[in-house]
Amino acid sequence: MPELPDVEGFRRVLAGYARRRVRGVDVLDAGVLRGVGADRLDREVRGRTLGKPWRHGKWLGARVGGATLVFHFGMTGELYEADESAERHRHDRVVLSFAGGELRYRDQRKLQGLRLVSDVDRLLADTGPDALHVSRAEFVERLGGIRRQVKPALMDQSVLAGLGNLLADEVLWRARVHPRRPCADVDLAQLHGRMRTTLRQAVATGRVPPRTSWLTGRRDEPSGSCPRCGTTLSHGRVGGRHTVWCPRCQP
DNA sequence: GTGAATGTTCATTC
DNA sequence: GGAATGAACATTCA
Repeated sequence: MPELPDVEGFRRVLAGYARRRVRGVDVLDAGVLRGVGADRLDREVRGRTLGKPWRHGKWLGARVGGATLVFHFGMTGELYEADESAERHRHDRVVLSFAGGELRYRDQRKLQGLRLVSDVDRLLADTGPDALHVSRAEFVERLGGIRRQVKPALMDQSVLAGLGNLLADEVLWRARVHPRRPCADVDLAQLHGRMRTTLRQAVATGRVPPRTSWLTGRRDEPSGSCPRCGTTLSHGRVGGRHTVWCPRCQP
């Protein structure tokens, strides 16, 4: 699930708890903790107030005391709000409780997890600009300078932070660009515009809408058709990832 | 049993 | 050094 729009949705959930005191830290599965143990996490977070959360690409963080609590959601993570009386889910891994509610970090596959870092800049040192906020000029400069296929470049978090597999396909479909085309052969200014539009719409929904007017809504159909021209969509592997495109719209 | 899955990182090879 | 590929991580599902 989590790409930039999803994480933006999680940021809003977390923002609902900004400036509130963490009453308890419940680590149900320490397997999601990165670089911090359950004991230190509890010691440094419990009793402290959560700062205003920020999002950069697929990273989400909030200041707690002298450190920053950082979430990454991998392929299956989510952050949701629940009443403490509501039954916990099998994949809830860490729970932060507050007066009158709790935040649950749920993640089936545990590919990523929670960190408590003192230096956010160091954590994000190799991460590119956020895809939602990057200027056209910087976008063109960063992608124009590499000799790669456009889809893997868009998904490379050190080039641009926030796009995942589904969004990359969606953006390229809207821009009518074949995912294997080299960056050098792409109208990057136009691609930037399509990316912005796609992201703004998805962020407004809190995720990529599974509507059939989006490529994303058709990608799982065995022989889905292009929402624009009706041509049967092509499936293949680009940059090691399952990729869907319209052979007619995206030459 | 097998393969693949919305992500990241590391190793390997060209 | 850049770029592409494959494996690994852990778990579930078709």
